[in-house]
Amino acid sequence: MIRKTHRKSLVEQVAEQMEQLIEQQQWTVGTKLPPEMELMAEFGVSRNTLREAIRALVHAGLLETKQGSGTLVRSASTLGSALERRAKKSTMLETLEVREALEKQAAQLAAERRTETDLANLEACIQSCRHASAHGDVEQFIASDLQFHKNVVLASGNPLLVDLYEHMTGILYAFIQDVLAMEPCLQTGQEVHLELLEAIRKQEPESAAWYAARDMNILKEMILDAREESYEETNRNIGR
Amino acid sequence: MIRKTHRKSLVEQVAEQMEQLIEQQQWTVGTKLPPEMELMAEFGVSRNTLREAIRALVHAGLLETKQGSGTLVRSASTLGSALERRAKKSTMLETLEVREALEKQAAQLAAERRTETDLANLEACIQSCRHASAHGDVEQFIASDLQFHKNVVLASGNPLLVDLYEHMTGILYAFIQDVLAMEPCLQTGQEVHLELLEAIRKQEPESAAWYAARDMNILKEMILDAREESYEETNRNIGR
DNA sequence: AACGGACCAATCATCCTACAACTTTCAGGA
DNA sequence: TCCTGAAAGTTGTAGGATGATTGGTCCGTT
Repeated sequence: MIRKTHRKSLVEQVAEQMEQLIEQQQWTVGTKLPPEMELMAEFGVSRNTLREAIRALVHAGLLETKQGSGTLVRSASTLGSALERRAKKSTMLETLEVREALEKQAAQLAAERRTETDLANLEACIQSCRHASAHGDVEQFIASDLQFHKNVVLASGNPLLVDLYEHMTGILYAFIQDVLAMEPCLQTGQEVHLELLEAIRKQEPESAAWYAARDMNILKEMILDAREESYEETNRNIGR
Repeated sequence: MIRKTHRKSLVEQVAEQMEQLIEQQQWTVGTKLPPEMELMAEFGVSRNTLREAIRALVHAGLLETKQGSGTLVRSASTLGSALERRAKKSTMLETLEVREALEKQAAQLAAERRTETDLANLEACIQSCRHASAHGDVEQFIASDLQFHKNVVLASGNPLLVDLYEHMTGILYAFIQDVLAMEPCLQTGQEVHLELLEAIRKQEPESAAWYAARDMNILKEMILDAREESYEETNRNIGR
């Protein structure tokens, strides 16, 4: 068969190879890449070509370069920075509503497909939440709370949903962290979590979605209460 | 105030400027960019720097270069190609479930916030659907059907949701197109659309979400029925 | 006049060299 | 020991040269 043309440019080929190395964990997050000279030899391309490939991945959020120091892997997925860039142009409420969409769907699917392992993981998170709450360990509480929600989404068995949810949560993390430190959520949130777990255990999708929505609304109200100052701050940060 | 360092490299600055030009529609989709020599002069950077910036945007899906011809604007948003790249690694069912998540949430929000204009638009789409269905105009029917769903999401008043929904729909478009051409959906789909519109008109969020889910499930079943052959084809396309 | 082919100019793709700016390392002196 | 500063390593930017592809022009043939 005759190949009409090299459909892909050299730069794209190199970028693709590097993306695969990252995806396949051969270059894990935090890894420092070999210097440009070595990569040139390894890929058999000139410095310009290699640099254009690297720059493409830097812009996509996969790599990070520091002059004089080197290049390192920043993230294993492109979605993160793309979503981040888009979310910065939106209000926090809009971002929260998208996260709510994902979480409700995830809860519903989790109720349909959850395994015994999923249930055990969720239970463990609730226990951890309760323990942290009783000891007033805010940091541990937040971690366990986030882990609970993540496990719900994981139980949905949809990796794409997991990815999107994780990134949306990451974007909102700074705010969530501040808000979750407040007192009341330590109580009400827990009860809803229990109800949600029960709905998932009993495989009642509608009910699970409802409790997920309930939990999100509690969080949404809290965040919106503290929105004024945080929102200003965000805008300032975005401004420059 | 003292500027510590040039936080951003020249390449990033140029890329950012070009992104703004695209975002602000000064460079609209399809526009041919000036040749590299002119851009070099305009931005005041060397050829390498400019090319690295261009390459970053090409990789992000915003630009497209053709040797010997020139560079043109391919898309106004980065999200599209990032989502596309991620979705290609997932099954169609997973993608459908994400789209379902967005659509249900959109229907719910639309029921809360819809304006009279939104209702009029939705009504017009349904009329158009009915007309096309009566005349057996499949192409027109599909267009109107997609437009109806898009208007539902638009009525949610959440631009981020709209963007994500649009891109997910775009990814699924090829399949949707094939499936919608089937007979039965011309009937059942219409009824559900009417019910959904009524729920939105009466501002009943839960009901609206339910009908949106119902509509998605009809589509989902149809697609999954025709999945075997389409799925194989997809894998072949993805393969190379 | 219409068609086809060779030529030519514009444009991007790749490569090369050189130097600047920044970081890290480490040897040498206080 | 601690500090300093020189040197090596690494990425950032610049400029030039050549190859490959495209699109159009012009000319000759039918």
